[in-house]
Amino acid sequence: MIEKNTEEKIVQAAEKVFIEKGLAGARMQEIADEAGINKALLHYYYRSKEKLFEVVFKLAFKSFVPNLVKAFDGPEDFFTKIERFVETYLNLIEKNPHIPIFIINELSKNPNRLVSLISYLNIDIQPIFDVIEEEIEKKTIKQIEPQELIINILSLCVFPIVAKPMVQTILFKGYESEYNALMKKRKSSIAQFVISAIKN
Amino acid sequence: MIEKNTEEKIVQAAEKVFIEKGLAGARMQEIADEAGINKALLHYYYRSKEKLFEVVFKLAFKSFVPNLVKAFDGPEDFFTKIERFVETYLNLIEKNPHIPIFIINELSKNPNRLVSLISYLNIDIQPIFDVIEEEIEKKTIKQIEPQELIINILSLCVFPIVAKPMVQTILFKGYESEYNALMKKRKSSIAQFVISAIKN
DNA sequence: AAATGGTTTAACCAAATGGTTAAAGCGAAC
DNA sequence: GTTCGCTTTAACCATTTGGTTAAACCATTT
Repeated sequence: MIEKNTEEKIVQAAEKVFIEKGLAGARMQEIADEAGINKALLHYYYRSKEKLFEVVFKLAFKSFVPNLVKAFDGPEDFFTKIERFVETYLNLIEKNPHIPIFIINELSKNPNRLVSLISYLNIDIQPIFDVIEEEIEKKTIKQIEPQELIINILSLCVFPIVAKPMVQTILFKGYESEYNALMKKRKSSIAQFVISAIKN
Repeated sequence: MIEKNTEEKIVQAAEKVFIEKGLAGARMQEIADEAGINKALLHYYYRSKEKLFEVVFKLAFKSFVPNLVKAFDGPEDFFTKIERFVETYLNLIEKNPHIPIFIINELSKNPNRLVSLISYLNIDIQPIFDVIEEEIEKKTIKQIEPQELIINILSLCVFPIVAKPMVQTILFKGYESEYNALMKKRKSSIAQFVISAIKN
């Protein structure tokens, strides 16, 4: 175990606690304990809970949303792009399964957090819109609003992960192995589903 | 304004506050204020925050999940069933847009809540599985695991609502009217998307 | 009209919580 | 080795929070 510096330890501990418990449910004492430091030291580095939370939220958001845009460019065939995007994104979520719901939930409780983030990250999805519209013009895919296609792909990727407890319990009688098996299969089947839906 | 009895007022106030703020973010004092009563009276009716929360959570869950199953039986054609299901479900969500994320979030923080609920509600999705498998045998739709089809339909319905702030901000430059327009359109387009994807 | 019993309230309590203070540690510069 | 300045800690503080208590209220019964 390498000794990390205090600031690093704090951010990592804060990520763990905030993502697990949310802003309202997290406790500064728990973050301090998790980081192996004094609560006063925590406040020495980050003046308030809100400030520390903003750092964690920004990191979580950055790790998910901009990658989403990048995963969609590249030189390949449009359908291959969709396949690659789904696989890349599902792998990303698999590694951090609690981040999507963390972002969604905190944003639903305070949508204002977005305004400062978007201007700072300046996300440009126009290129993705262009690619989709091009395919529609080429008649390789059916007429669909670019936004709607993106929403559909994201829905299919993200929802089954954030709703895992319900899906696993109700649809798989509680068996995690069966849930996991389907999730593995979906790395390819989501793209096939989408392609079947839009192919001309 | 009709005078409701105290218990009713409490549950309604608790629903509002818990669904808006979550278990950790809600305050018993706020619920009492919202109900127009004393905090001691709140504890007179519901011994603890957790007990009151369980009542609210059960109500929210009941209003969503069992209706989901019911919305899928009926005598019509399978594709019509999908169309009707999506429209029914989207209308339900439209009326209570914060409930899905409330359920998803509280369940992700404490999946244990489900075990007591499922035995009490005894939800049986087998009929839906049967209908889907029948269609596959009749070759009206492509081979797909029933669970996966259900997940796909639910994903397309629920995700855009729970992720509204992100979708609206990133995909629609913040314009709620454009977001709303797409959501309205989706009451029919989701079903078309799904049908195109599975039709043989 | 007095007793009864469920309902409602003001006042209170202990624990938890975010945050502060003042002093102690401690490595680098002189 | 003493000073300087950043880092770390123990002790502390004010407020918030879930929950309790004892008394007041009030409609019904007798």
